[in-house]
Amino acid sequence: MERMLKIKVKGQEIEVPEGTTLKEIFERLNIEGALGGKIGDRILDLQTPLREGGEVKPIFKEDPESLEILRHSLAHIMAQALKEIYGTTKVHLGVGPTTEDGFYYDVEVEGHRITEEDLPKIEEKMREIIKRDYPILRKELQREEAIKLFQDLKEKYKLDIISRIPPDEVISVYEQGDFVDLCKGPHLPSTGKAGAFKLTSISGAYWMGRADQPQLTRIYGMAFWTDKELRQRLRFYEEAKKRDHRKLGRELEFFMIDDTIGAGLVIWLPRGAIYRKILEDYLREIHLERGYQLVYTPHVGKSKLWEISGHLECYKPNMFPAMEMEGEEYYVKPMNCPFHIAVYKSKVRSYKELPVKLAELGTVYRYEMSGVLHGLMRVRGFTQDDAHIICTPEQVNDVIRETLDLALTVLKDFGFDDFKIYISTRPEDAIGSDDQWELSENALRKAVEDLGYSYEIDEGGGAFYGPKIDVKIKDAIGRLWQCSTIQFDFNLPERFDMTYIGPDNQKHRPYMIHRALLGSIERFTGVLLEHYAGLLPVWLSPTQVRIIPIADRHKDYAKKVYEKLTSEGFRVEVDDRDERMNAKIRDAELMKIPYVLVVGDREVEQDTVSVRSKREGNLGSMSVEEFAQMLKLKVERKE
RNA sequence: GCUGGCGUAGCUCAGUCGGCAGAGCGCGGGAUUUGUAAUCCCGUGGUCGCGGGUUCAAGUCCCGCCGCCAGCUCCA
Repeated sequence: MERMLKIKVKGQEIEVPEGTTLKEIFERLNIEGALGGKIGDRILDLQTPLREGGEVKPIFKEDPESLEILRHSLAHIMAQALKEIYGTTKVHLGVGPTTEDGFYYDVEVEGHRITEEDLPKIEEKMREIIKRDYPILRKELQREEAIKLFQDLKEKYKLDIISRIPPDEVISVYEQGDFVDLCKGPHLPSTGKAGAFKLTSISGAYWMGRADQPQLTRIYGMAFWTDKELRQRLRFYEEAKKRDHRKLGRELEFFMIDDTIGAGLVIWLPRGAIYRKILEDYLREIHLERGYQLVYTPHVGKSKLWEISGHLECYKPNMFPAMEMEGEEYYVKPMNCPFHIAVYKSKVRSYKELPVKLAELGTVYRYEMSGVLHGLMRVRGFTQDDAHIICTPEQVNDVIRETLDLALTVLKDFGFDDFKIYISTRPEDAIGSDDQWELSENALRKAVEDLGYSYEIDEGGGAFYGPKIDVKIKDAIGRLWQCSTIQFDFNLPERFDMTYIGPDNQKHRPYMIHRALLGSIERFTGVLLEHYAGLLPVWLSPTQVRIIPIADRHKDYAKKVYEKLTSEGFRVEVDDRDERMNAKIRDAELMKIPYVLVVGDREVEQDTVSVRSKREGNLGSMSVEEFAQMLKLKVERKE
């Protein structure tokens, strides 16, 4: 007897035999224009036979999920185009999934190296295939049939995939014209339904993402339903390019990276250094306010230290190699923890002084493969706003809440208020007791809930030594950046035999929490520059005010204004070059200086300044006092 | 590290078929004294990433290396 499935669509409930497709169901219910449907979190196209019942949400073009279907099909259309151009059995297909704004396909083309120059040709062929409007047909095959089919097509990678498909799972292929591909779907009903696309780039990608496997050519495409959306996305990339912190960093004279000094090693130029000083002063201040103690620790430590900490066992590939001196090996620190632990252990600790919160802007060095280095975002030497909190089990809840609160406060002060919070829980091969994990994971959850934020759980995504919270911030153009991390560590307190004396006069093992708020100062600076497109809030600007005397005779007055503002603690410059006012204004604009004060005959006579704001344009004349007052307010409010 | 692309003045870039290395900005000097995004003139600036090869002749063609960029992998 046929099994019946209960299906619920838009409030209507019907029963259909197993194997019915969404196409049949939508027809029966008079739902028109749907491209597929969502059951649970699976997106199905119209022709996939249903195996399970449940609530079906029809997917129309307007739904974001429909792009998934479009992009899948475009990946196939690209694969077909490649086969038509280079020969059916010469092109070996890898995987062709969808991405955030399009799709890619990993391919190997025998006897031809695909370059960017081939892309227009491939695009053209794709348009042709779309025009031919082939129906896209789903077929389910027996394993043997499938193997035979892909053997004939010389699809070695597809055969590899088939060998990984569990025996009880259906093997499906999609056909369009004479092209056939192993695929779960979902797909459009026909190639003619495809929308706007553009092939964007090529890169290498290992089969199965493993370096010991052959490397295929990955061809990226971007795809949307309409040209307008596609163009919008392309504009987004242009915008991102304009905001590139490497470009801004050079233009604004913030930093440089020099071959002769070393890849991934950042030189902070004077303008960047003054910004960094402001940022560091702010960080130290807020840490002191929140009960942290500041420490300074060395940049290197003997190998014994890293043996105890376990870094030489687990982290060595990421460490700079050892230096030898007086028969001892030293390592440059990749992390600050062992040093902070030494501070903790410098005296016997009573429960009465916990939690101990040790903070340091600690500069660490990590070996990163040359290919991953990227401006300030990914470097080999960087400074963390690092701290370690050592507390009793009873204090864990409060400590986590206050730490998360501090993290979010700091991020908000820099102008970020859109967060995504992730909690990572116990993985398979974890150390520590069930009690420890439970207490800690609950504390993390509770802290986020108490502060009124939502979060996602990365089940099993924690480190072996403890669960963690990660905070990602959303920047001005919607990109997410990981910054804060709050991480339990059940490992190091054991390894270093950290203790405190409890009320029972016995030694107890404390909880230890690593945390960084901005993460790395270098990386955060990169994010900040891109977020603000170089125009930092006034409190962080290297130069807050530039005074422009119109002619030589106004220089003395400019100097007077300069001294007045400087004495009030502002960062001011006078542009006394022998240049025209317009040129000076232009240069100030290009350096993204927030306030320009023009002084000429009128200002000298009336004892005023003419204020031009980078953000708001010409604000007209006001007295120096008025201007200073306004500026002071902006700095205080961190605008 | 791997795949692909790219390396020409401090910066942005042009350089044809192998035939005398260029422009703008910057920098130096001079003139100009200016009202909200580029004043004019003169000058300066190069081991064409590095090393080999082919050639009468290489920025240009070939090989190796280095660096950068986009990805893969990894991550703050």
